[in-house]
Amino acid sequence: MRMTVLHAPTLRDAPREAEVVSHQLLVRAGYIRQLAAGIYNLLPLGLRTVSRIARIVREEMDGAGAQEVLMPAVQPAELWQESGRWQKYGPELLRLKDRKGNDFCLGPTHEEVIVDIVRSDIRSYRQLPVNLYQIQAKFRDELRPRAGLMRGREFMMKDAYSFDVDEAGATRSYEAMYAAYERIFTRCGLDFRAVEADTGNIGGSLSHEFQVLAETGEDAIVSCDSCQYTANVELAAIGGLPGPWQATGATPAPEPVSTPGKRTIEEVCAFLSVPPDALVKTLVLEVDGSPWLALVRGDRELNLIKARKALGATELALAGDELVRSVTGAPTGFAGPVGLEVPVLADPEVMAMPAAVTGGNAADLHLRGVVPGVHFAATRSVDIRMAEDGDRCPRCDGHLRAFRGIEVGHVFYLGTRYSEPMGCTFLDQEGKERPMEMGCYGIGVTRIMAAAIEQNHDERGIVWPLPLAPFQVIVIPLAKPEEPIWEAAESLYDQLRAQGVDVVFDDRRDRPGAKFADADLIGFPLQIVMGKRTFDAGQAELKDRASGETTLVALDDLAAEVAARISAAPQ
RNA sequence: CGGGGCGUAGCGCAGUCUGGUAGCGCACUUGACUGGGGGUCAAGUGGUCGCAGGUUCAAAUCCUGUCGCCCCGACCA
Repeated sequence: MRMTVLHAPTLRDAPREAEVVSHQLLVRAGYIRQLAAGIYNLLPLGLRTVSRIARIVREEMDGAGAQEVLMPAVQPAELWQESGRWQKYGPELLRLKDRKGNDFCLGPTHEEVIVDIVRSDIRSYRQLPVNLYQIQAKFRDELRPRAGLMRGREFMMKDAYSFDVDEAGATRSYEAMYAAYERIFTRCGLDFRAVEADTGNIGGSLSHEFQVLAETGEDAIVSCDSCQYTANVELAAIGGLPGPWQATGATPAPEPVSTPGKRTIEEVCAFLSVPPDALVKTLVLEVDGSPWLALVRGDRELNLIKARKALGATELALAGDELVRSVTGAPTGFAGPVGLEVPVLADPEVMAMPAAVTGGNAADLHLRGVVPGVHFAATRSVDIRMAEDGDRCPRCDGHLRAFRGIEVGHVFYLGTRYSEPMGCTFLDQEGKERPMEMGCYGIGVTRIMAAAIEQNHDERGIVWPLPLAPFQVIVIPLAKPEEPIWEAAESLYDQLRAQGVDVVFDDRRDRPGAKFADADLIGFPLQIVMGKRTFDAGQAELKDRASGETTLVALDDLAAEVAARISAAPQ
């Protein structure tokens, strides 16, 4: 491809709305352009990169025994009503009507459609297992799309669905996908972790997210520094939980203290000159319609997902101001567990406190010297706080380290969540009808492109892992078209193309600086510069974008050297 | 959905408070010089100032409405 032909509109300045580095660089380097909030055009460079990722995904999926299909983006409401998700999914599901007034939606995922495919034609255990996947645009009407391709509304996703006769088979399918995912992300040159994840309201027992480690990631994850335990903080358990404090001797009644207008932990701490870990944070929860108190130490954060699991609840949310007032008799900011007839869910750390400051359940009032277990009792005492850097590992004696990650893949063991209500069944060896055991496996293909940049860039631009680069090589002649240098560069370009190398020839009449700047911005992994300095000695410069190292190579050896570098890189 | 911000040339911005010829940098076009990290000089092209209504002799600027975009939070996985 000649640079004068390639539609790669580079910009010196990033548009104002681009904040995260991957978004800025993708726009500046001419890979993408925004069409609407969370909706992007992929320009030639962007599409080439996405195609590279898709190729790797296909090879590994096919290798793991999955078969590619392509399902429609527009799906009829009936299927979603069968699974119950037409009601449940909420506004993220973009619904539309056709000219006859029938309801449809733009697929945010394809469980319903795949189940329909499989139940239509698979009847016997002899036809199982089967694993079907597609690479296709998904649409989710996100409340707030953000960060360019990292959280768009329309995006490319690989989604695979496995169907097995029993749990053992489904587990094998799950493990095969897990292994394929590790190969995919490794081949993409990403630094990633597989982490234990929340299964959300999809249910099921097994779920792993594949997280690319990056400061700008949306997800917080913790990883043990001595064993393999890695989990999303949403469900990360905490080890070494303390036992309850055993009060000895007399425990005087709590002392009321006036705290006018001091609602937050910081305000109360400053006012009473006590550290945050001497406070109990009391949160009013609405749990399946009834109120609960949740207690964590003042320096900790409540984990709503852990609280929901601890109580086996379906719906659990922080109470609104009104409910807080009716439960505690005080405005928000002054809630406490003492003297209330509401069930209490307390973190073990709270019950281990010898004395604490709590809210006084009256405006401008707190209590000092509250002894957990004496002045109030816990209905349940379980780990409900958010894991933090430095916490003990739940599996060993190690400690948890905090990271941020970008979720690029997710594997779920679904069970019969969809097959059962939608009648996706087969006849087993005894002739008995049974629902299939399902798994689903997603990869954010366009998100990988963004995540790879978050992880691989410098002040000049993108530093692609070679397998993802839209082009592997750029040939930059520093000369005029009629000069011998130009001709030599052009013939090298032809030679590389003939070798099957994806190469760009920078035939623009620009100054060297502009060419170098664009080459680095776009992120060509290998850059060949042919100029007067080296040409007379029969050499050219071969620059490695990632390391910045430049080596002099004899003109005759260039094509072979490039081929060697490409085949040396992981494919 | 709550809070904040922004819509002026392809991109980045000034001008808006205090109404009076729509500007700057980059990019783009032409020419000359130049030629190893975004060059210099000269001459140019390009804008219904997001949209609609109102006030006014006069609106980018004031008023009302509306649409779009971004950020934080909540939400979602």
